[in-house]
Amino acid sequence: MSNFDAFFDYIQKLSGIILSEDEKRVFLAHFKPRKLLKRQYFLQEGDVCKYAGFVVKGSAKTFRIDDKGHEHILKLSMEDWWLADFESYYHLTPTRYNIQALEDLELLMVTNAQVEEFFATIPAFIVMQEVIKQNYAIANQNRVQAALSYTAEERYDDLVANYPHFLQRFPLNVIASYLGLSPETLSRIRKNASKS
Amino acid sequence: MSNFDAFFDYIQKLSGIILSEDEKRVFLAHFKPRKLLKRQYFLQEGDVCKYAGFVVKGSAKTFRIDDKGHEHILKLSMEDWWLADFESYYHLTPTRYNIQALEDLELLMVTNAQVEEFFATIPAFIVMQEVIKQNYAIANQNRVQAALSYTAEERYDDLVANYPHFLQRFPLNVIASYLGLSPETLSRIRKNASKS
DNA sequence: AACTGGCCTTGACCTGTATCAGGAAATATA
DNA sequence: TATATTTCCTGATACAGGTCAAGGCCAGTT
Repeated sequence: MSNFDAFFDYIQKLSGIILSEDEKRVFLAHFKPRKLLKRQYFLQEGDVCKYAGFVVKGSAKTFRIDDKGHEHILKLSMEDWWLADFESYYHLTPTRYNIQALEDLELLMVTNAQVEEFFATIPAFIVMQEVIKQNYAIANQNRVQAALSYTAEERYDDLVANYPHFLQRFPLNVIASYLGLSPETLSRIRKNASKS
Repeated sequence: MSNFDAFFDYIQKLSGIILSEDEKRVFLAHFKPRKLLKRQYFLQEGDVCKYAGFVVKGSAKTFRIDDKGHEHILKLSMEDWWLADFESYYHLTPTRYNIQALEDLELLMVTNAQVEEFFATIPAFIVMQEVIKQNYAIANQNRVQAALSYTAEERYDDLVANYPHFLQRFPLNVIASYLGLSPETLSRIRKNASKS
C-alpha cells in the first residue's frame, strides 16, 4: 500500500492534479506490484517490452552489448522513474536493450493496453504521460548534444553538476559506461579533477 | 493556401483523425506563414524560442558553437518537421542553440500560448503532439545510444540505412557535423566504404 | 573567360581515449 | 577467519579520429 502512495505523489506532482479516491482505486486494481532481486533482468534483448514498471524502490541499468561483448549503459533508473524501453513498449517491437536490477527493486507494472483501457480517462495520468514524454525528449536531446560535442571530461563535469546523486549511488564502472567511457579513463579524469 | 494543405495532411496522417472545415479555419487564423532565405537565422543562442515553425518547404540546421568556435549540428530539419528548440519553447528559457536555414524556408509559425489557447480542444492536434513527443523521445534515445557506443563508421552506416535522403540533400560537411565527425574523417570513411 | 569562394579529398602528424596488464583495497561469501 | 570477488587505480602501449596544410573541382559572379 505504501508502494502506491509514492506513485500517487509522483502522478500528482508531475501533473499538478489531485487524484480522487475513485481514481486511486483504478490504479490499485490494475498496477501490479513486483519485486526483483539485484542482478535479475526486467527485460532482455529480443523480448518485447510488454510492461512499463514504475520504480518505487531500487535502481536498474538499461544497456546494450556490442559485437565485442562490451556493455554500454544507455539509462540509469531509480525511484520515481520508469523501467521500460519505450520504443518496444509503444510499438510492441523486439527490444535491442537489456534492463537489469543494480539494487533490489520494487516496481508497479502495467501494460500499454491497460493504460489505454483504464487510464485514458484520468486527467492526471494523461498530463503525467505528456510531461514524461516531453521531459524525456528534452533530456535525450541534451544528451545527444553532450555525447557528440563534449569531451570525456566535459561530460563528467556535466554529470557532477546535474546528477551528483548518481555518483553516490552507482559504482564508477557503471558511471563510466553511462558516460560512454572506459573505467580507466574515468578514473584518470577524476584524478585530474581532484587536483585542480 | 497550399502551404496549409501540406500541414493538414501531416496532422491527419500523424493523428489518424480527419480535420473538419471549422478546425481548419482555426489553424488558418492562428498559424502565421513566414519565409526565410538561405543562411537566415530562425533562432539564435540566448534567445527564447517563442515560435515553433512547421516546415512546409526547405531545410535548416540546429547547432551549437563550442568554446573553440566549432559548430556541432544537433538536428537537421526539412519538410514535415518542426523548427524549434523544444526545451526553450516549452519552458520559455533562453536556448543554447542556433537554427539557421540551409535552403530557403517556408514555415507556419505558432507560439505555445496559442497552441494552449486555440488548439487544446482539437483532437487531431492533441494526438499529433503526443505522437511527435513520443517519436522524438525514441529517436533521441536511439541517437544517444549510437553516439555513445558506435564507432564513426557504424554511425555513418546507420545514417545511410535509416536516412539516405540526408545524403542527397545536405553537403557532406553538414552530414559530418551531424554525425559528430570532422569532414576529413567522413571523407575517409566514405572512401573505405566504397571499396568494400 | 577569368575569378572567387565553397566543397571535398588526401597526406602527415598529433592527441584523447581505449586496451592490456598488474595490483591494492574494499566487500561479499564460505 | 580465510577466501573469493568486485571495485578502483596506475603504467605502458595502441589506435581512432582530430588537426593542419595543400590542392583540385565545381558553381556562381563579374
